[in-house]
Amino acid sequence: MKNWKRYTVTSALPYANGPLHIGHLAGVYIPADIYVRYLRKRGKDVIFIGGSDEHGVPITIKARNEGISPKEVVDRYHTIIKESFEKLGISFDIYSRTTNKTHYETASDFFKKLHRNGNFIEKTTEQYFDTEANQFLADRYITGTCPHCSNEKAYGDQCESCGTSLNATDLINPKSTISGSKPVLKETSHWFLPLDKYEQFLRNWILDEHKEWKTNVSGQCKSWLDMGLQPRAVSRDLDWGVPVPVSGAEGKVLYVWFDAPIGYISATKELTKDWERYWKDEDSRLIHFIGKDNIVFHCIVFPSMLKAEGSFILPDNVPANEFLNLEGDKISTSRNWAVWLHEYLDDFPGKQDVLRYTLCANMPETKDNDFTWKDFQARNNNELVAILGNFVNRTVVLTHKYFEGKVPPKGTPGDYEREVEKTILSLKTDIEQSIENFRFREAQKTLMDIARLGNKYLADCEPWKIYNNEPAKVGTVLYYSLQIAGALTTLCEPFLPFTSQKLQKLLNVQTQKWEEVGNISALNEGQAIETAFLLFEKIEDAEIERQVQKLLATKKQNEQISLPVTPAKPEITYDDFMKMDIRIGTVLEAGRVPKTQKLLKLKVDTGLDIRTLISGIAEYYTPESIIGKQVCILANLQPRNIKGTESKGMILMAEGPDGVLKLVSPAELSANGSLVK
RNA sequence: GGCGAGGUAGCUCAGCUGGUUAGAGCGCAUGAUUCAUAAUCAUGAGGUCGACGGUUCAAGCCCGUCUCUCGCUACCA
Repeated sequence: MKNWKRYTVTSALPYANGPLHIGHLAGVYIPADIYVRYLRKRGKDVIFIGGSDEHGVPITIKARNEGISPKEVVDRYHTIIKESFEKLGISFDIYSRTTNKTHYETASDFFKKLHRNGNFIEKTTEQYFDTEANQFLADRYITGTCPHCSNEKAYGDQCESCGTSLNATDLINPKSTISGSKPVLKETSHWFLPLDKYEQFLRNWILDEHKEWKTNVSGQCKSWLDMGLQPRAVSRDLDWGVPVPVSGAEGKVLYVWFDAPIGYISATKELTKDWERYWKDEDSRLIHFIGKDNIVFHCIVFPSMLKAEGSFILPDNVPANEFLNLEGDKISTSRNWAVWLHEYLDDFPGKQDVLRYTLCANMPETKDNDFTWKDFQARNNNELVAILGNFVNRTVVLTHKYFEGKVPPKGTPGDYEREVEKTILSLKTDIEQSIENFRFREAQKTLMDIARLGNKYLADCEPWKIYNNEPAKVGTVLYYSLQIAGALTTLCEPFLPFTSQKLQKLLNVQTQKWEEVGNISALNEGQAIETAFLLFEKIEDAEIERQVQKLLATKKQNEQISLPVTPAKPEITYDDFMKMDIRIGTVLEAGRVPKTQKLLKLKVDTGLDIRTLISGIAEYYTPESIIGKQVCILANLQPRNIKGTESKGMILMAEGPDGVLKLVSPAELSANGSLVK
């Protein structure tokens, strides 16, 4: 095991076009914060880097839609995000943003160096250009008809109706969302990072040299590497972002994926003059906390960039988490299916640690996990209140009852006390092991075991029973109970920083150095402690019910929003219509097309002939269920080769707003070849 | 269709390079207890380890086939 001199810990930069929800917290920031707080307590040299990712097309679109500038958009969300982090105790050493000056310089320099080194390839491609607005159009600025599902509101990069990823040039009837005009293709040149050249290096580095990475992470990387990497554009034609710092690149900015991870470096620069030690010294350990959606960028793309640059260290580990669901459904910003942090903070004031605790206990470390309000309540009432809060409370109350609120003399410890001491130390070691292996759920559970130990110790010794006969023994028992609480004060700090604060106040102590925890000297004999106050309060059913109702209302609202009906198409003439030869036919044979998910191969009697056609309906109809059915066929559609079979014609389907396809059939049995008009 | 991750008690999860009666927390049941926010402590019930087949003296762990969930990817009217 390498002896690291310092730690550079980054957490994914949240995209500044919306507020944060519990998924962000559970996936990235809670584990990162626990890790960092732990390292600090151990006296390690560690910096914790965060910041808002403020470039990219979605932000410019949001700005345009709201009639404000991109800067105003990111200012608004950066503020909200930053405030949520602060209130939840995410202890960044710096929370920066990618729109500040340092970042522009850093990202520019980075690009320039790679450019000088000849690490990029320059390619000229044709892209859509809006002649009215006089600018190139990013994919998201182009809408048109999806060539696959005919959705008329497909974007240039993806059709959200059928989920297909597209190239802008695939769209039928492309339209600029800026001016509404029809864009024209125009040549533009861009720089590409040839990821394929780093494939071998990545393969060795990830799959051979970092076998300790989480299986979900290395598995995902292997999948990407096996598919083969392609050169990736690092620039875009856009006016929002870091300008490409070479001559002849006017109107071009760095692609957001290129500029965002450099944000980690820029933020470090802002934090300390000594930044290079954290990024270039082989004794520095770089750790990226991210969600699984970011694996490819942090394990493939960014390392390739760093490798190309040459002077930087590479991440030693990328402990990516899976996703958190909410009450059984995917968290979704557009459907408002989320618990927003700023709302939580309003609804549950002073309960930051309850959320931190619940999210840590349910952290999606190995697979997607589910957050439910019922579980939130149970964790609070049955664990934080009943085990941790209760142990501390009974200890403090007993101390006041028998010793006037002063730490009693240690007296003569017996076997039990020695056992308690040993157990605390061993649990502490377990916590260390778990955290260092990024097993935060396990670490937190072990933390609670210490409170459990305290409860059991009290129950076994029964100081309230023996006080009349053995007051000195009671002193010893409470002395040890208080020391357990003292140990908890420090050990809980990474997980429950606000509770640690409360404990310090209650016990009238400071946290110890991590190394000293468990040495039964957190509190001194005779020292006064505060009168008891509660660390945690029970959460009543009514409060939970309110939150559940809130979500139910959202769900109801979502259901009522009828999915948008595709808007009317432009008027056509009767002649246009008559060009189409639509006929009734009968399906004679049907079978799946091998190696596809959606395709059926059909043999149909059209009256004119018996022909073969391919139809993408396998998700809705089995071959058996469609044989013998009468269908409508567009018979004079240009044949097309699909998966090695010539498809002559198209079966007409009714597509619901949800994308579900249904056969269109004549209401009564009709002769094959009947004309539909 | 290809690739990746996952499917272990009601819930959330552990199970190391295969080895005695498969573990923990929460929940549940019973008992004890009253210092404590009806909190705590003890005991217990509860699992054909997704399904089937195979390798082995021995499989939750290895191999094969299938199935379900999530993600990436391909194809797609």
